[in-house]
Amino acid sequence: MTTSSLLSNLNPQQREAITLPHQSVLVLAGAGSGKTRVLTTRIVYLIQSGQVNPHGILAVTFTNKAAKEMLTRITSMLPINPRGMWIGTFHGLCHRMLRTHYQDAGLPQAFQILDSADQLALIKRILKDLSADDKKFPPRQVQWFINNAKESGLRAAYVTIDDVFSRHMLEFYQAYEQQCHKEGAVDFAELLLRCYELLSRNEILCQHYRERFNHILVDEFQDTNPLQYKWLKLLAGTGAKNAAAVFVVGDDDQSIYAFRGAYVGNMKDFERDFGITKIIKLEQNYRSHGNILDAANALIENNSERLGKNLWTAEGRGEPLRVFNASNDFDEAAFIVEEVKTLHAEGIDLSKMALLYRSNAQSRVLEHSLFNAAIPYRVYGGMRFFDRQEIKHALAYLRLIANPDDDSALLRVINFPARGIGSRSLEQLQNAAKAQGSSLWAAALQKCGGETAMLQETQRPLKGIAKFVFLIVTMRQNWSTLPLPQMVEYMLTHSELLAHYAKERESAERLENLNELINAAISFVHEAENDALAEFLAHASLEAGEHQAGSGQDALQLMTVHAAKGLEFHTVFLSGLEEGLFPHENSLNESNGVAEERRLMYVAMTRARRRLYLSFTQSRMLHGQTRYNIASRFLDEIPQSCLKWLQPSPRSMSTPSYYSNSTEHTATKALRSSSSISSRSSSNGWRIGQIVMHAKFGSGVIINCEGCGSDARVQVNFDRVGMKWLLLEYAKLTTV
DNA sequence: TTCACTTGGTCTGCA
DNA sequence: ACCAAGTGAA
Repeated sequence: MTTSSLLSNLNPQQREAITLPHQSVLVLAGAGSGKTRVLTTRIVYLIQSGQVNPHGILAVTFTNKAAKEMLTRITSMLPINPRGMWIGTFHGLCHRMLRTHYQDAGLPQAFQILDSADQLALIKRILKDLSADDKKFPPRQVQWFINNAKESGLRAAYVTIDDVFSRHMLEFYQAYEQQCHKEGAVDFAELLLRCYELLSRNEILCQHYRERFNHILVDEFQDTNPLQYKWLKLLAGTGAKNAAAVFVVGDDDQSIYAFRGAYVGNMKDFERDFGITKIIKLEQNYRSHGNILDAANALIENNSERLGKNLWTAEGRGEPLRVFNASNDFDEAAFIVEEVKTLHAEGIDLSKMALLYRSNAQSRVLEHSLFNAAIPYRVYGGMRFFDRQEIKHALAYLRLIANPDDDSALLRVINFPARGIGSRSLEQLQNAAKAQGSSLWAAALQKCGGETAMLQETQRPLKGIAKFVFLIVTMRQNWSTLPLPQMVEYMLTHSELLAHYAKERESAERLENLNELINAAISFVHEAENDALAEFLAHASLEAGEHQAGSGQDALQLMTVHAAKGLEFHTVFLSGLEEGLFPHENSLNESNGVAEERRLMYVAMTRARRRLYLSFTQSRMLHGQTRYNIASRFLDEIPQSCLKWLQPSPRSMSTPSYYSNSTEHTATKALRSSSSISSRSSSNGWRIGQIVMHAKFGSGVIINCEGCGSDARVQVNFDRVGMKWLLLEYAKLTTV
């Protein structure tokens, strides 16, 4: 590809960003402004114009999906060996450095990566060990404290204590660090912190990488945390004469990861620390039609403290956004199914349609309806392949082969499948290990008279701990001779995991998954270069998402709004637009929580190219009970002129009617006026869920609101007389 | 002492 | 619905 064809069809701002000389720059790129294209084209341009060879490129993304996408695009434009470039996630790149320099980083060669579930389990064990009250110190909160400290670059020794509570937290942090060290375990934040410390301590190593990486490119910069930023700064060598050119692309309106430590302030810091003189704004949107864009722009206007950016499109207004008020979650799903069917019949591929939701729990009902309607679909995220319990068990065995001192792995499978080791035996084992300061494995081995004795063991069948120790010892022995896939198969058979799931009812899927693990190992071996097992385990922790069957088929895309970032679809269904769900109730207590939810909503809306559906329900099963919801405040923030209300039946609340008539919804049955929208919420002072008192009927709970002005009425479930619809003008309700 | 079964509390988002 | 703790039987 020639340079001129490379740069054709670009707008002036895009071209400027791509062809910028060796200097650091901040690119403010709105949704759908061709950000990924700019990033990849810049890399190709730099290589093609001879300014850098592939070795000198370091590109950081947030998801493996994005990294893969970038790599594919680059190799399609440029016939080069992609291995030379370092393209990956922060975690992936740090992991790569740590594996290469494990000794300098003070890690054992077989160090294992803890995902957040592993981390939480370890924290629970430690809290129990310290006999901490888990009511006073919820494990989740301890986990948050530790990760937060690490993501700010703070080791336990540097954490400041200002009260009794944080002194306890610090104590847990220290115990946790110690245990991780003993087990050779590294959590996600630790990957970054370790790597940062490695580079800042080791001048020679740091210089080596600085010499090498001439150009550093960062995608989704608004979602970096303080530690990642420090890491970038260190690697780039700001101020040094061989400093790298750092090209960061970000959009403050799409910052949706504050909950895991992301700090938007990095964008301002970047301007200051890297002496940025040039900010390039990409404001032309090539993705969405006008109505979608106007709606999203109007919504995000409600946030203050924005860097400021105005997205526009050269396309026409397109269709209005379609809003649907379902009576319940089944109704909502049925509506979506009908619309998907219609659109599919009109010739739109299922894979070009996405069904988005705020939280994973919502996918269940949706999946159920799609399944019954025989619509192929694919769920991203949620319960991922490597998160499933049977896979976790299998991986724990593999981890023990790689590193028997991994107490977490040992505890997971020492009695799974059950082999007669209960809490009593375990307690003894733990005491023995504690007394000699060794790992559980060492204690177990000692109890059985050492490795050699175990191998010569002829007394069968073995029971309890001896059986377990024998199993692991033989597996470790075989590992040196068997290739990875055979080893996985051997492990699955001899651990009796397969036998266990084979005899359990309704576990056909689990067996299938275990067999799929063998396939995963087979396809992985081709990629692994040296230590296949360690790399396979790292892959399982770091790239948990991408392994799923049926990816080739044309299927409707289901995912959370978070997972949808960076993607685009012809049609987007955004479901569950209800107060408490979106914005999520937990966000209301967080500082700037609603603003982040709004950005999330903004991300969701801007995924749509042509058609966007917004749906909400009056009632929904959640946490095993029916909840009555009011429409999301975000709906009120979108101009009515962009919306078209679809309505199946005006009073579906009192007579639940499952949406089934496929002709009815395509035509607008009832166009709701803007005044009736606010009547669903609290404009007249009454809220759903509120407890009220009536002169005649006594006390009750408001479960629905409707109408406005003199028509305004509420549905109340009274303690004594049950459900009543009341006109607010006459019923003199009082608060309790 | 272990294991299978029941029960009660919990549930955002993710590399 | 899913997981941890509790309970009774072998």
